[in-house]
Order: sequence, then C-alpha cells, then structure tokens
Amino acid sequence: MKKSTIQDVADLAGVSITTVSRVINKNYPVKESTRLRVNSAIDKLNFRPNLLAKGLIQSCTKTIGIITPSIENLFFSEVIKGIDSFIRPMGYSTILCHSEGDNKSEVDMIHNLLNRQADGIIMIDPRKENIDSGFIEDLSKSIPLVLINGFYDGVKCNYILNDATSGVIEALNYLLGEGCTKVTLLRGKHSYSYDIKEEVYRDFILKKSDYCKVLSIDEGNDLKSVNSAKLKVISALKEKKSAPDGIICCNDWMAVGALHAAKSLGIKVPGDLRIIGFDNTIISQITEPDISTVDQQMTILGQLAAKRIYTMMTTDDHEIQKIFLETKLIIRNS
Amino acid sequence: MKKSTIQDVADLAGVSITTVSRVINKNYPVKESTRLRVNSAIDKLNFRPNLLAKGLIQSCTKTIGIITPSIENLFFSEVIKGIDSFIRPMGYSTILCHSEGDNKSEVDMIHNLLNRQADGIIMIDPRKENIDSGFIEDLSKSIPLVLINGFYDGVKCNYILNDATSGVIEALNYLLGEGCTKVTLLRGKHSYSYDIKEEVYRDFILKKSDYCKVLSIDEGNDLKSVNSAKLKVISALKEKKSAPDGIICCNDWMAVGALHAAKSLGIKVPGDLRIIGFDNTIISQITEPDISTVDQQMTILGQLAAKRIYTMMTTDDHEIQKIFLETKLIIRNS
DNA sequence: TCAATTTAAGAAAAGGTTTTCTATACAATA
DNA sequence: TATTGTATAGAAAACCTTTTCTTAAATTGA
Repeated sequence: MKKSTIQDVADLAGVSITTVSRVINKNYPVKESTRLRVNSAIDKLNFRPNLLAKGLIQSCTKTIGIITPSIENLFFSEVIKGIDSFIRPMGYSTILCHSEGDNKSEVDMIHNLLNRQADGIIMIDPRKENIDSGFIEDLSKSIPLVLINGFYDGVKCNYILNDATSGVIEALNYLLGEGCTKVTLLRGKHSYSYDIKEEVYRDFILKKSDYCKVLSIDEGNDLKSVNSAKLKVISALKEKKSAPDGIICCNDWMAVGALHAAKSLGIKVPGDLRIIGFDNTIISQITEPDISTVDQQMTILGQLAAKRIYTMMTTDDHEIQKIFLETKLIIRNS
Repeated sequence: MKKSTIQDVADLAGVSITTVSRVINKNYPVKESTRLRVNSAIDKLNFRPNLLAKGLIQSCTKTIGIITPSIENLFFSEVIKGIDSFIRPMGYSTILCHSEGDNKSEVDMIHNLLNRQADGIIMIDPRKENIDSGFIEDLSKSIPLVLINGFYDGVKCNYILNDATSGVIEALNYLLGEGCTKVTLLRGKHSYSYDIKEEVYRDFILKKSDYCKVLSIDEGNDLKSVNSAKLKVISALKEKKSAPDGIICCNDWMAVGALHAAKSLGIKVPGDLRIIGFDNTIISQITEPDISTVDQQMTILGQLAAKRIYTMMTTDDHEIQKIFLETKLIIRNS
C-alpha cells in the first residue's frame, strides 16, 4: 500500500494542497463543505502527514531527546516518566536514548538527535568525560540543553538541574547518630553525581571522625552493579580492623549488593552493619530487611527539567539556571 | 550560532553541494585535494547533515520504533537491549516509546512513528484492545512490524515472535511434583501474553486437579502492580477452604507482591506456599527467599525480533513468521 | 448598480538534502 | 588528428510539506 501524500488528498478532494494543509492544521478558515470533502479524502486515503517535510520547513520538530545512561535503574525510569508527564501534554514527543554508560554512545546519540533536528535535549547523569572535555558545554550553545544530576561548579555554561547534596549529610548524620563509627561510601564511576557525593562525604566525615573510606565499583547503573557492589563490600567487610559498620550507597542497586554481601558473611543488618541507599526506588522496599534510602523526588526532578527546557525552547530565556531539589531520608530497617 | 547547511560548506570549500554530499556519503570518487578542502570546511562550520531532508528524499530514515508498555519492568529493559544490540551495529537508530499501558497512547505513538517515517516498528506486549480492533493487523500491512509477546492465533496477518507457553506447563509440573494441590495463576490485564498463560494454565490444570483459580490484577507491568498483587494474594490466602498452596505469577513483580503477601500473613514460603515468577529478572534474586521463576531469554527475544525486522526492511521477504523461543524454569527457594 | 471589503482557495517559493543527468578536462587509443 | 574513455564535478530535479503572496468570488455598503 503506497503512502499517500497531501497531493493525493488534494486531487481526490478536488482542491489544492494548500487547502488540505489548512484543513489539517486548522490555522486558516476553510468552508465547511470543502473541509468535509478534504477530511473524507484524508480518511479514504489513510493519509498521514510526513513530519520530515513539516519539520524541514518549520525548522522545528516538536521533539526533545532524552539521554539516559541506563534503562535498568528505576531512578531513571521515574525521572523519564516525570519528563514525559510534563512535555507530552505540551504537544512534544520524546526520543529516548540509553547510552549504557558508554562515552562514545552518548556522543553519537547527541549527534543523532542534532541531525534529527530535535528541539532540545535532556541528559540524565551525563558522562564525566563528556563534561570534562567541554563537549557538553559546547553543546549547550547550540541547542537548549538541561542536565539532570550533571552538576559541578566548573561547568558554568549549562543550565543544570540537580538534587541537593543534602542527602549525603542527612544520611551521615543519621548513621553517626545511631552510633556508627566507621561509615564508608560506596560509589560508581564516570558520573559527577558520584563525585559530588564523595566530596560531601569526605568534607563532612573528616570533621566528625577519622574514619574515611570510599569504595568504588566500575559502574553504577546497570544490573551488573549489584554483584560488583556485593563483591566490593564483601572484601571491605573482611578487613578485620577497618571493616565499616555503616555504608552509604550511591543508589539502591548498590545497597542491595551491600545487603547481600552482609548476608553472605552472616553479618546482621542493621545490628552489625547499617546500610543506606539512594533513590528510594521500589527495590529498596522489597528486600529483607527493607532498605533505608534517600528519596530523590525523581518525578519532580524530571518535571522541572522538562519545564525548564520547555521555557528555553519556546521563549528567548536562555539564561543559565541551577535548580536544587530537596532530598529526604527514608528510614527503614537496614 | 546559526546552523550551517551543505550550501555553506560548499561555498566555503569552493565546490558545489553535490560534491559535498559525495564527500560526506563516500559514495562517489572525489579528488583527494577537494575531499580535504571539503572536510576542513565541514569541521570549521561544525556542519551536521539534516536528517529530515535526507530522510525525505531517500524515503528511508534508518530508524525503527520500539513500543513498550513500560520502562519499569526489567523484562522490557532486557528485550530492548537485545533489540539494540542487533540493530545499532546495522546502522539503525531506535526511537523508544513507552505507552504506560495506555491504549490510546499506544496508538498515538504508532501514528507518531509513522509520521516520522520510521522504517519499522517492534511492539512489545501490545495492548489487547489494539489487536482485537484489527488496528495492529492493518498496521502490519503498511510497515514492517514485529510483535513480541503479542501472539494469539486469531491474528493471522502479523509476523509474531513469541516465547513458548511451555513455561507455564513447566512451572505447573514442578509445583504439582512438589506436592501442591491448589495452584493458582496470578495475571494482569490487557495483554495477550497473560491470556495465553491463563489458557495454558486452565487446559493443563483441569486435567490434573479440580482446583482451578485465576487471580487478576488491573495492570501488570508497572510498579503499582507489586502492591496490587500483594493485596490480591492476601485476600486469596485468607479464604479458608480454597487458599492456594502454589502461585504462578505472570511476572517477577507480581511474584514479589505475592511473596510480601505471604510474609504479611505469616505464611511460610516455600513451606506453606510456593511461588513461581516469570521472566528471571534480577529482582527475583534479591528477595528473601529468592524466587523461582521462568526464564524468558529476553535478550535473545529482542535480538530475534530485531533480526526479523531487519530482514523485512532490507529485503522483500515480508512473509508472516512465528518464532517460538524455549523457556527454562529456574528453581530457587520460593 | 458599482465600488469596497471580506472570504475562500490557489500558485509558487522555500526548506536541505540526494540523485540523475550533463559537462568539462585530460589521457589513452587508433 | 580524431575518437573514445575516464576522472571529476556541477546543474537541476525531486522528496513533501508550509507559508506568503495572489486571485477569484461573494458579500457589503451607499
């Protein structure tokens, strides 16, 4: 079944393509009788307007790209749903790209989005390398760009949405208050969101204690990180003198890994070891015990990013904004 | 920074746009010296070819659309990764759409993909209503379409990839073998994959037992289903006479819900109640006890779908194929 | 009735590529 | 020399819309 064009519709309805366009876009008065004729022609031919042509002439595609490192972490799923919930009703559609935490993929995907003439891009947890190289800063000069969790002070040129570092402090205060004396941080690589947490952790813990230890696994967002975290924590727990009695994990997957590590060694949680996760995804609720975690308000994070990019796309307000969102520690049984 | 076009590049390099096009696409010999000049002009102007224009003229966008009900279920994540792992290296990019299990969204997204001139569409667990209405069958006449888990015999016009129903039988055999006498099935709505499982369950169980009971929750793929499943199972377990001693859950989220239901009532798993999930996602490994589940080979499922759609897009082999994949019961401690 | 205004609809340009067809320059062959 | 062949590169059409500019027809006002 060959695709029909606006010309076919025009021929069938006995009008010009201009008129068909007007009927479709409802942006110009058309006599009722012709409107009906055109519409029935559209139905008969099953006509679908070619967005490539439309986008080409309007130089606007009503599309935003979302780049996420992973689709295996509910943190991202929730953020994405937040973005969608705001931007869809505004008539935009989204193109979701997952880079699997790969540098090059991330760049390729951005290029692809640019080539497709996306109107804006939201990046969740962009790769550190791509920030450091200046790539992202450059990018933000050529297209409305909002980063989620990609904040660090050095990047001045980007409008950045970021949840506060307050979560780490809240978690630390809680653990110290519960009597922990050896609190460690478990983090992943390649994302500034981990760096910030580490920085805050170090600054804060050194004021209160002389135990300061950071565990780092190779990745952080995919499923493999559960096991990596487990292995990493097992080896930390095996160290006689310096084994931690509290772990703050940079996301809930890692926290699950830590929990399993403790179990495998017969270490009681929360008796001998306390674990705190990050994100408050549902997986922190389904383990035994369920895991205390820092809520990140993912939906709101996404909505704010969407709102901001919408403003940038539709007005000439392109100034750089940094919005910080509150976090909240959810106490459970770990 | 205004976007530069192929004309700008041509002007700067002192050649025609034809030549620039040839340099970019490497589909025609160009003298080395001009090639260099053109390339440096491209770099200088930071030129990015407009895919709208290219797609328009080639009537091919090297794009496939993926429609999934949810991005909150690792089953889908794995399938999607499988698709990507095959189709990306072939030079295609993917547009991922999540319908949140909404009928209308699903249709809208398909229309959007058609309007964008996607070259093919893969649908995971398409909505029952859209199959029943004939919409999907019609669709498959106008674009290469592959369904994953959308199989039922009535749909003759679609090429369908589907994992075997053998999983249900395997699970049933196992539970009966372990001495269960009241095995129920917990399912969701609006997807044929649940219908098939129910059908197989009914056919099989009635031959072996006179206990046949199906529990159904409103949705099945999002996070809310954990809680819905829990509530549904709690009320089933409370029924004195007919409380099940074995539950087959149509995905791992539901199995988690069922497990929590049992816990909340103080019912021992697997002692008093056995639970089997579906999908073998990592969440079936992180609960206590970990959950026996039916592995669905999601990655392969995705790869096969991608491979099939690739063939359909690049050759004139458009015949309807139905591929069935083996499942495997993974025995754990539930 | 005639001019002026309003309404409805068409013609053609534009958007940025690819592709077919054509043209030039030069070398090779007879 | 005349002919053929071979690189190399340009001109122009094509892809399918939207949009600006016109035009024709219908309505209004005096």
